[in-house]
Amino acid sequence: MAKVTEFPHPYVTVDVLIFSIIEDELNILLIKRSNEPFKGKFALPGGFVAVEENLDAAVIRVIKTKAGMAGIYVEQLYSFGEIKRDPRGRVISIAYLALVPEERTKIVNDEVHTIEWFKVNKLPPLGFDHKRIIEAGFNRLKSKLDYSNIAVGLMSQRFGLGGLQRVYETILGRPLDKRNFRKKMLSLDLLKEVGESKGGRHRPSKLYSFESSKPVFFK
Amino acid sequence: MAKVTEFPHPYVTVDVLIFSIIEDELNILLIKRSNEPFKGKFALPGGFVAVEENLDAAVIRVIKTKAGMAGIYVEQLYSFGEIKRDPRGRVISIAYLALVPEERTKIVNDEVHTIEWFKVNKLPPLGFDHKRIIEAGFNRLKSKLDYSNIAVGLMSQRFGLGGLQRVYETILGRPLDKRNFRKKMLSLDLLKEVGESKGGRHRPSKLYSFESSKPVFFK
DNA sequence: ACAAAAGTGTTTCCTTTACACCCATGT
DNA sequence: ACATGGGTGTAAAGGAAACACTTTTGT
Repeated sequence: MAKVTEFPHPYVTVDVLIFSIIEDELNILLIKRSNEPFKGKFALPGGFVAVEENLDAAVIRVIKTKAGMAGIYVEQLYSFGEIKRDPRGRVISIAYLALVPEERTKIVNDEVHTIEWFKVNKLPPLGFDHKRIIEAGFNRLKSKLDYSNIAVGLMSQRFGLGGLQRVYETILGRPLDKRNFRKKMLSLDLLKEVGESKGGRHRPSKLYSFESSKPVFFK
Repeated sequence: MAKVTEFPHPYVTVDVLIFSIIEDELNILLIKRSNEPFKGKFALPGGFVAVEENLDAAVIRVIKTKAGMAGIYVEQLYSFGEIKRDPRGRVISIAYLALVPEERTKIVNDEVHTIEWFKVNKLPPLGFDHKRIIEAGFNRLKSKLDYSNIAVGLMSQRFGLGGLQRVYETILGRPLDKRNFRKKMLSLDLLKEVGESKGGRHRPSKLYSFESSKPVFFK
């Protein structure tokens, strides 16, 4: 098969928005840039896509090598391709949205990379067009809460309805009615009971897990 | 600013799904490939993204040069990046969904390009992974009908409610109740009256146009 | 006993659905 | 006159929203 005749063409990166709820606030994982451009500023973890690497594989690699995480929820967000979005040259970024439960948010920094969680409402100065990309991801997350079980990705394997409601309230930025929330969640038949919490400060709660860890669309 | 040190990297194309309703059927515009790979098969109109070309500009260029159209509704669909999706080498495709009103679906074929409308339910053999991409676009179109005014892109500037309902029914593949459809549409305050149809075979209908030609999300 | 989160039902409202007949026009 | 699509209202059902008190536990 005839190969493409070589000609100059854009580079492609994947950039990953890793969100988590930490202490009842929505956070995103950013990495401090140790090189120009935007040296010293924070940016999304990302990497160039290699010729022999699937997009999905590139995302998994970035999440592993830059954030030290694996096995988390990932979906494609959008592709950004303005000519001048990267001062180094023409770089098209395919952005992905990823979610990690709070219990897996510990980060280990070495001397090379500095990664840090930031509250989405208090972002530091960001390189590239990453502020805009984060806004797009935040909007996607908010709207998918309404019609899907995307929150799966933010919950540990067993959780109580109170904790699930706090996740919803944190992302949506408004309080929800407890009885209606429970009624809705239980009526969807997505949760199964898996025991009781122990050793909390208060009345123990029933614990649930999602029937399917894959995304489900409702209504 | 330091440029990217050159290294082999994927090519990027934009591929465009141009949909229209023609004679009460949903159609998509395909182009017969005159070169290998997949010579003689049909495929989506597409083109490589140049280094000095915004993604949006590339899409507009493809729609203009391959389909002879301009000024139509376009939105980004999804990016496809399997290693082996293009036999010529590593090519990442950023797919776009475009809509054109029936009145602007006339195509002019020259000797170089053969383009043709196909009913979405009767597609010819397709090259690449374009069958899968078309399915993704069709699903996007169906679901956006429910919660947005994406149908704007398929209507001429002035249209009757009957015609609008036929567009909805064609895409959704099921009949809708006339009274409920009208009630819903008019209650959204997206339409403004712009006169009456003349010279039809039957009772003249009120004509409407969309208040905003930009997409609106409802609910 | 009290502080804190868990748990539980009913009513109201609004949106969605189902459904049938007359009207205006061209032939 | 008839065939064809345009145009209209109301009732029933279902889902969403509002709302307050009791229970269980640890301290």
